[in-house]
Amino acid sequence: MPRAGLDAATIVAAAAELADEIGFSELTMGQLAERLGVRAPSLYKHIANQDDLHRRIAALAFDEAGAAIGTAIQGRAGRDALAAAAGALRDFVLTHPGRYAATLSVTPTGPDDPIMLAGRRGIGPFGAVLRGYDIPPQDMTHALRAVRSVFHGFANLQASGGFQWSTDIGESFEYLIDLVDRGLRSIADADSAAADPADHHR
Amino acid sequence: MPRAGLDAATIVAAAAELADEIGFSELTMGQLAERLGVRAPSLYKHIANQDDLHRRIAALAFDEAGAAIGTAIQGRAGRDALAAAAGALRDFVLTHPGRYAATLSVTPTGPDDPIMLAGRRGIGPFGAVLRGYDIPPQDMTHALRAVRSVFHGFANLQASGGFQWSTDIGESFEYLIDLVDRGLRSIADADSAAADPADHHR
DNA sequence: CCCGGCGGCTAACTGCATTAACTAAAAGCT
DNA sequence: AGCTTTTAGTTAATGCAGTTAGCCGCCGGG
Repeated sequence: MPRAGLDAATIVAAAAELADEIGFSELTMGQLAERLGVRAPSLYKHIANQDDLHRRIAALAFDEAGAAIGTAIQGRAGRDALAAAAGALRDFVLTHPGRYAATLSVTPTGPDDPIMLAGRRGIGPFGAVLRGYDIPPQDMTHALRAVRSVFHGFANLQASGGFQWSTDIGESFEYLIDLVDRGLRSIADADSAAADPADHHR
Repeated sequence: MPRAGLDAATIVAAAAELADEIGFSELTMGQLAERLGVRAPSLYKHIANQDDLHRRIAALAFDEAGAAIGTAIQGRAGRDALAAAAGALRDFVLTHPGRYAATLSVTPTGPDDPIMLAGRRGIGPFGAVLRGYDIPPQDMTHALRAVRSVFHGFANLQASGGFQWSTDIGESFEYLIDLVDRGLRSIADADSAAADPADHHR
């Protein structure tokens, strides 16, 4: 029996690829082993169990998505950056549905869960995007959560085939970006309008 | 063996309840049967298989969520209606996590899938909310998709424990509503500003 | 050259969905 | 009422997926 030279990273990579092809929920230890030219029990020498595998796929997906978004917003700001980030996330979800599904399936066990850290890295770029808007520091968390919700929701619905009518999805995406961009600007304007008059009273 | 008087509707109701308690992914035919005081194979006299069960739970959830949102927006309009609808959805997700997860798990088979119809009924109320904003008809679909994405995303992230920092989630929710409200108004304003001057040229 | 550990294997167990074949309660017909 | 037909439930059995246990050969270090 020739050594297969396996290793946790290669297993996770193969699993992610397979999940993208056949769907995350159809991902089975047997199929994964087969693809790696090995028997199923051998996988347990490198990963604890299926749940562990799922978590690792999710962590990988967070890192990859974060990297993709990060490069997409290079040299952009404001609405441009927002559109680029959202587009990158959308592309990621469309080209890697299995990995994306993995990120949805995991429930972090605690605040120091590696998944959490990877997730945080994944969202980092969105924080950079928001820095291009005039957002008061105390609202930053809310804004970040909002942006995250928005694109997460869109990607999610699209990935799960939730859009039924034939109206162009790309147009809807542009509309959504416009909505968020305008919303962020409007809030920023309202805040500065509320702050400026107070200055005049000094 | 006394007849248990089962029936698809009671089975689905019990399954939804059980899913809310133990989690959708932990829902098993055996446990469901046990709760109903019956053996597992008996369930197959009323439902085709587990996938069928999942779809029915999802359909039930769509209907219930739609009804809850519908009553929540009674007599409200504009930002009020938006907040009420979003709050109702959020409450539903928090009180019925199992049912909500069911809606995420199903992939509609076609445009005439009963799931699709239930889903359409479920989002109906959001259409009513949008009617309170000045949205040009050709943008209605986009706006509906956007609103759906936004609150779907927020509910989803909250349900899966995606929010890590301790900043108040209710506040983030208010912020999100504000963002969407302002975004919708801003787009409507821009559209009427673009349309009105054209009128003056007549 | 030997040997210890590591990585992979086979065999076996478990839990779950599902099917087949059977039985008895209910509902209808005469 | 008695007979029949349907049907909701039963037990038994199948198959598959995840996982564990225990074996054994390959490889690197003394």
